[in-house]
Amino acid sequence: MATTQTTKEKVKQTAQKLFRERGYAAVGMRELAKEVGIQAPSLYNHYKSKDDLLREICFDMAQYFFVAFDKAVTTEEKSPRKLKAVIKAHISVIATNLEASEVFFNEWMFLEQPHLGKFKKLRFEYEMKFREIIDKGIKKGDFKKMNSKLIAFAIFSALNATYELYRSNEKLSQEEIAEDISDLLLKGLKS
Amino acid sequence: MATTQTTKEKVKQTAQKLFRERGYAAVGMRELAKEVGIQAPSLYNHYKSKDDLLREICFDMAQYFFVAFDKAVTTEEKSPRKLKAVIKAHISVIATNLEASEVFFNEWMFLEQPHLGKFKKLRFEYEMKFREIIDKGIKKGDFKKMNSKLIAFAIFSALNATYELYRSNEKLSQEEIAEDISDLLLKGLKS
DNA sequence: GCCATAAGCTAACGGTTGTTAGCAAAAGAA
DNA sequence: TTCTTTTGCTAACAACCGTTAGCTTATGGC
Repeated sequence: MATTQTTKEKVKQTAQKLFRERGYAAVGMRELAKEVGIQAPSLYNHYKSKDDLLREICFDMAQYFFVAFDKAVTTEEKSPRKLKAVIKAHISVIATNLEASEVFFNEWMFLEQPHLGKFKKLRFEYEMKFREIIDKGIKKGDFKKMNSKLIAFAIFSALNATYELYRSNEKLSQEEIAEDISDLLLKGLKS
Repeated sequence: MATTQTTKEKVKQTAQKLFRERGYAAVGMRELAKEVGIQAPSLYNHYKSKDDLLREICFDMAQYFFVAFDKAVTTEEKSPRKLKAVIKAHISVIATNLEASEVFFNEWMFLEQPHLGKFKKLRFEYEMKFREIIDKGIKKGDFKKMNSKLIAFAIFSALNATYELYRSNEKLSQEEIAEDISDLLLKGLKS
């Protein structure tokens, strides 16, 4: 990076890395501090608490997802293309925030109240935005008549695990992943 | 339950419940013991360590998946039906071991060596069994020519998240879930 | 130069962690 | 019965937890 990094940024980035690698509960403040290159109490000059750190990571990610979705949803009209657009947007957010994404997906449960409740609400709203596209597509006849909750859920599962793909040996481009997964979901595996 | 439960069984079951609810690292031995109704040191009459408990939960589940797969894979011949059969088997294992499944999927990373390595190897082997069915299906022309690694991965993601469905409000039967998900994956969403 | 703020440090707090030692009671086998 | 094994208990250890207090040093604005 050409841009120099503030200590606060370094703390956040290091926390993302460690929380992802070993889980929020298993990472201590002293360990985090050591990785950053400062002493543990100095962390509190930048974040109020360990939970505060997790909160920032998770809610920043939530915002990225919402912004990307809203931007994508307006670009297309027909249901299949619209769905493909938001799938691409979703995958793109994951790809550009790989470590934070994993924290977002796997460690949010360690958020304390009231942030935990707020987070769940946001997540539900986001899922409903996806589901709405599917429901409208079914109503318009663009999609088969299926249990939309179940389908939306399956799509989500596939998308939210894409971060694992980026970590695998084979180098797959973001385009390739988005293209193949939306193809699979729209047209199916059968020839 | 009509069958009386040994203390060891109760420890395991309670551990599954707590590990799932709050994560392996966040659950203490004293808390686990309290839930079981004994003192913390008494746990060590049944399990050598906290890791030992996690190990048993994870490796038992691994075995269930392997057994169910091998049983299912022989029942069908044609690729799409074979894939559907193993999908059903996989979902069935999850459905009958709901809490242990979540621990299996989300907490395995806390296994210590050498069990962690062994676990990863088992998981990879299992994924390859799935992928093999897909590859053969592609070769025989039953499936579209697609990036099989990516596809196998997407299928897995959808399957492995089904435990969330059972926890949702709407009551969905195992049959319904297996049927709809394999339909989606085989035929796609598009009408 | 002066002052305020930011950002680091050491020492230490009360509490919790997984685990062991050592002992007692219960259960089962002979 | 007597012996062994199992299963429980209390007490405790060393290590670690997130966090605070209080102090020093560097930084940036005026």
